[in-house]
Order: sequence, then C-alpha cells, then structure tokens
Amino acid sequence: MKDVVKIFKALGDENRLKILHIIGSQEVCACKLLEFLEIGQPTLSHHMKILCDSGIVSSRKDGKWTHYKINKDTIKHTADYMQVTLFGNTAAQSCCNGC
Amino acid sequence: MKDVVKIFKALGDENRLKILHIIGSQEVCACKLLEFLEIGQPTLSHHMKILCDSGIVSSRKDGKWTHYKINKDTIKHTADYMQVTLFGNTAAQSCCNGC
DNA sequence: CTTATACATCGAAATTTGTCAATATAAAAT
DNA sequence: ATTTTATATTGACAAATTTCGATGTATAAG
Repeated sequence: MKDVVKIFKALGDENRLKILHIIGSQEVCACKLLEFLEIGQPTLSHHMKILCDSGIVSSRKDGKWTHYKINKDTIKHTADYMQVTLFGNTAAQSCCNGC
Repeated sequence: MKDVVKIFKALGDENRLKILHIIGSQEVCACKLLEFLEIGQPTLSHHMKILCDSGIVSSRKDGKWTHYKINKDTIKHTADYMQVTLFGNTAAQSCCNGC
C-alpha cells in the first residue's frame, strides 16, 4: 500500500499535475518543461525525481538532455486500484458502460 | 484542477487509505474506524474532515454518531481523470479490454 | 582546452501536514 | 439534572514538503 500512497502523494501537487499535462502522451525534456512552468530549475528537478521515484514517469538520458515520459502502466494500475481494490467494484462494474 | 489536487492529496496518506479500505462499500461510524486504527480520536476527526472536504467521503449525522461512506462518483471521476483527461486516452482505450 | 548548456545535488528558509492533549459540543443514558 | 458517550475544535509541536540560491557534473560546442 505504501507504493500507492507514494503515487497519490506524487499526484497531489499542482505543479506536478501541470507537468503531467504538459508531457501528455509525448516524450519531453526538462528544458521544455521549464518553459511552461513558473518554477526554478532545481525545483523542477526535485519534482521530476518525485514523479520518477513513484513510477509515474520514466526518464531516458540522451546526451545533455533527459527525456521524460509518463509510465501508463502505473497510471492504469492506480486507476484500477481506485475502482477495484479500494471499493470492491468488479472490472465490469467500473468500466465498459453498455458493453 | 485544484479540486483534483485536493483529492490526490487526500488519498496520499497511509491512514486515510486505511480508512477508505475499512469503509469499503459500507457506511461506518467514526468510533468503528477508531477500533482499527492506531491514531487518537482528534486525529481521526482531522482525517475525516480532509476526506469529506475533498469530496471522497460524505457524512451523515445520526444522533450521537456520524456515519461515513465513500462517494463513488468522486472516485469514478478521479479515475477517469487519470486515464482520460491526463493522458488523452479514450474511454475505449483505457478500459474494455477485449470488448 | 575553455566555455556554454542541461541537469542534479546540497543546504537553508518558509510553508504545510500529521499528531496529540486539552477542551468544547451535543445527544443519550442514568 | 448529572453523567456518559461520540465527535469536533483548538493550540502546540515535530516532521515532511516546497522552493530557491549556490554549486557540482557531465556533455556538447567553440
């Protein structure tokens, strides 16, 4: 359960949610993220560490740059946890409206 | 977006996740929750306030007792936010495996 | 080789959060 | 009426979190 707590903690910050929105389904480097956020570079680095440590984001070094992308498995598992583990819904109840 | 941040913040605490697990799909009073947690009564009251303020839990007073239950709509919306809003998946992509 | 760029780490300050003891409130039991 | 029970609120404190400036570390460019 501590893993899940860590994930929700990571998601519970406005700047980090903004970061995830910017990344979206792409792969984005830190310098690009900095352009869209009103925080300093060390602060961004700190947030990226939290997002990576929780498993929400994964990083790839490419020369000078570090590229980040969202780890969709983690997101999927966490969303499933919310609907299934936490509230006893079956997968059928929690999705597939009308299937 | 601040509403979502508030929800994730509320979920990002081990005791509050335990509380949600205990409540499950039932309606539970505070005194029952206290039996299962290793925290004092004021602390529980504090946590319940956070869960209620975020919309995850709703409360009903019944004489001396306060009964809590999980607000499934909030959970559903948040899980949808994770899969759809945050990552641009369609509902079809994010669920309904094999439908 | 020197400089510039992209990012990480360190140390410190300010804010937020989790917890408890003490107290308050309100309903039920005696 | 008084006491007990269930819960909320207040005030205080320690711990965690967010942020920044300064500095470190690679890599690329000149």
